[in-house]
Amino acid sequence: MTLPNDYAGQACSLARSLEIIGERWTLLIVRDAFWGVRRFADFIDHLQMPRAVLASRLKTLVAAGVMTRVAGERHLEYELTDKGAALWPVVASLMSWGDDFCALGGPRRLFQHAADGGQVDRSGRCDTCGRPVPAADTMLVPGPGLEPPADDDSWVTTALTRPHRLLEPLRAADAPAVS
Amino acid sequence: MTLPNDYAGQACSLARSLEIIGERWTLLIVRDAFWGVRRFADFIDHLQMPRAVLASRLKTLVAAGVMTRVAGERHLEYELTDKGAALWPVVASLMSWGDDFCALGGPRRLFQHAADGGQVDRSGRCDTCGRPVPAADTMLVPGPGLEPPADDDSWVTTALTRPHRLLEPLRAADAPAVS
DNA sequence: AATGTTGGTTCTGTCAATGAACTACAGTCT
DNA sequence: AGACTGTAGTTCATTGACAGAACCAACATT
Repeated sequence: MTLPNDYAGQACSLARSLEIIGERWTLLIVRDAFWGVRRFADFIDHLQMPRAVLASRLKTLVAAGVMTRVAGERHLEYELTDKGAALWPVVASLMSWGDDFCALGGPRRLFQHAADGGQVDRSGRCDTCGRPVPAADTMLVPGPGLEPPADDDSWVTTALTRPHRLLEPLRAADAPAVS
Repeated sequence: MTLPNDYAGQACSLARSLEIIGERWTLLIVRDAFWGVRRFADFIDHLQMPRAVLASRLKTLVAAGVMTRVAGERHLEYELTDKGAALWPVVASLMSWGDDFCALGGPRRLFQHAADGGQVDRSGRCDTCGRPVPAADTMLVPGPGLEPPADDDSWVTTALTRPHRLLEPLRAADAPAVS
């Protein structure tokens, strides 16, 4: 969304949710945060969005309690709060819809239950143990539609061609060496 | 979202989904369509959005195959396609998040499984029969947070204070008479 | 013929997004 | 000390979407 990011007169929970995460770029930032991206510069590298907009969106997300700004060892980090992590079903259902109706080569990402390796189905449950799988117990693994990384991809893109646990910080060392 | 409604360079299914339904107002239009709103004028009445924007969004949604434009008896109707109805988990999970983190008086809407009257839980399953409940089998019922209709509410708002099956056309006759 | 309903389009002012350039500050190298 | 690099932004001009009101065309009713 854009411009006035409020929906005056809409008392619906959906409208209130959209006032927080409905602006352009916001949900992609949240997705990247699930993927393990935490630093300002890495969001910029991976999303290729204007820096001013990222700064503005991070402020909004922090003010809304979706993310927090924490000092890392040698740099700033943004991470999801519990409120932010609770957005996982939203992100997952949107990706699932996109996979079902907009993907050409099959899903680019698949989700597995870290505990038993079962596939996470459309409703967020593990097909092995049958239980709902929270984001923190989910492994992100490459799917059939994921193209191999190109030379000009960011290190984040490259690192994400390997299995990775959601919400765990991604590190540059996770990226396979360029051959 | 806004401005360029594409996310160049983002191949992710989430980004492609957002290119279709991520623009401002779009998801509220889709929500209203689940509620049973079908006519141009009724979307305007209920959403209080600019007519030009509604016209533009409906065009985008029809072009994307999310809604179709059909001739009703004496007027045009817009209704969700199967692709559009598949967005139900997205709408439901966003409302659920809003209810959990942004609602003050509890949820304004609750969902029941039409077949057995069971409550639909956070992951979209009926707590009585345990099965996932598609939108078409869902009854929308007023929740504790729903305020009584005011005199200046649209008839749609008033009609939605009564239980209603999702995707079924709302009719003006569904609105309780003003006392 | 005049009026109302439906489903839009057109117009103008405002304000957000884009993309490039610039800044502030810390730490490191020479 | 001074130069260089990395990090996390801010500032600025341009572009273009949104808001809100007015206008319009087709059709039905009075």
